[in-house]
Amino acid sequence: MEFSSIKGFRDILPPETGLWQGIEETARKVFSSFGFLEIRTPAMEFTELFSRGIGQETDIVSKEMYTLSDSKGRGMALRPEATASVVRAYLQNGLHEAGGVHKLYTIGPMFRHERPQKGRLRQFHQINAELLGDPGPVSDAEMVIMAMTILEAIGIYEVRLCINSLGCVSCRPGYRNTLSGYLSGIRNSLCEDCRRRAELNPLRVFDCKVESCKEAIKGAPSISEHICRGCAEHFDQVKSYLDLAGLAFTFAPNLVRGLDYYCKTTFEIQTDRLGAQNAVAGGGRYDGLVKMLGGPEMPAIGFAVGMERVAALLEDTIPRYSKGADIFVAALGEASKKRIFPIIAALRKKGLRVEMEYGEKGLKAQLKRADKLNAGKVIILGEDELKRGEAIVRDMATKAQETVPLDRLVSLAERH
RNA sequence: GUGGAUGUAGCUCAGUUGGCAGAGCACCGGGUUGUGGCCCCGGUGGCCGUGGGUUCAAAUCCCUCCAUCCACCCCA
Repeated sequence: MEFSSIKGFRDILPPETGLWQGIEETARKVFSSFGFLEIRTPAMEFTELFSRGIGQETDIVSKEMYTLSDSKGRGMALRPEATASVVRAYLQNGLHEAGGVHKLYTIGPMFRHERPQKGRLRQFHQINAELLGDPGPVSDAEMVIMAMTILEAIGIYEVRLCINSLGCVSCRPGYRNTLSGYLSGIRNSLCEDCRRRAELNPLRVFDCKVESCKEAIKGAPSISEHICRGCAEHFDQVKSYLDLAGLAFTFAPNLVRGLDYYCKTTFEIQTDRLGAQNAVAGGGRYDGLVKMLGGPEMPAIGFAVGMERVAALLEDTIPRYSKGADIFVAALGEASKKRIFPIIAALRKKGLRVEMEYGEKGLKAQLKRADKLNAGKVIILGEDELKRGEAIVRDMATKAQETVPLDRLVSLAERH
């Protein structure tokens, strides 16, 4: 084979595309019920937008972006996530000037240059929601509830909702220092990765999978005991609204998300069925981001659902057979084919799914195909029928056949 | 970037101590000259991932590269 797709980029074929259409359609309905409207932003932005928004030291920015330069030497990058783009569009189009709360969603491909594995592609797709202009905590709960509602509506139930609070600008730096101090004290019992984490983003040490590290950090100061009164109250409120919605959740003090801009509420929806990639959806509050990208002080919160991961959880629900044609046209011979061709067009105008044999095949072969296509009715037009100006209409389920004048076929046709 | 596994028909996979390339499904045709599903019979379809090496002989043994998958890292 001369050409193949790029590593980590894949084709989505029928019937899987049917599943994807269903996922998108369902998500749009849920968004609509929460009053979220769609925004579509470009797949490429100036690199600076991401490096400033997501964080220079994050893996996403430091080693996973697809970058190139334009003819003037400006760095551009395929978007590795949606939030920075949405915030940029929000500011550029003056939505913040209009005031009020903006509730936006977007669905589309993201790009990260990572080594592919189960549930992880280089081009992957996210369903993304952003709520800008409200400080919470009710909006925090709304977002979590909406994410769970989408998954449930799609048909995914075996998931775990984990939530945490990372604190805000006034309390997180203090905690970070406290934690750093603790970690340097136990540095010798930490794995190599964690020593690196201790420098870059000490909070990440909490979700290390190495047993010795888990043991070593048991005595570490916890976030929940160090967040400020405001953050603690905010978090309590979020939890109480989740309770009111009847949502079961797990408080996960180790849940530390990788993007720099998160603060206060963070959450992740996890499954055990996707190998090492257990996050189906994740998100959190990012009150500082709008300002960081040149806008006003503006609270916001968002989340993303991984479409490949959702699709993977649903792959055994992919229908094996299409819904079926309404009518299959079996015309025998060229004269019959020409006589029936305009009639086929008229039947389709009525909204019917009409299929036909393109080549020259015997009746047996054509009926076989009609069967494969799960056709409801077959219109049979042979030379004898053609001479009489009639066609045979066969009901595939009952095998009943009737003779119908050709000029009445369209008016008699109905959806089966 | 690091580690492990796997590459044979459109798909899922067999292939023995190295000895003619296989099955099931799918597709096409026949059994029925113009009537589907089930059944029966037949057929199409392969650079055995790539390039080298060993050998009388390689899908099989050795090496190279490539691809895919899984895991680490990180994330949706």
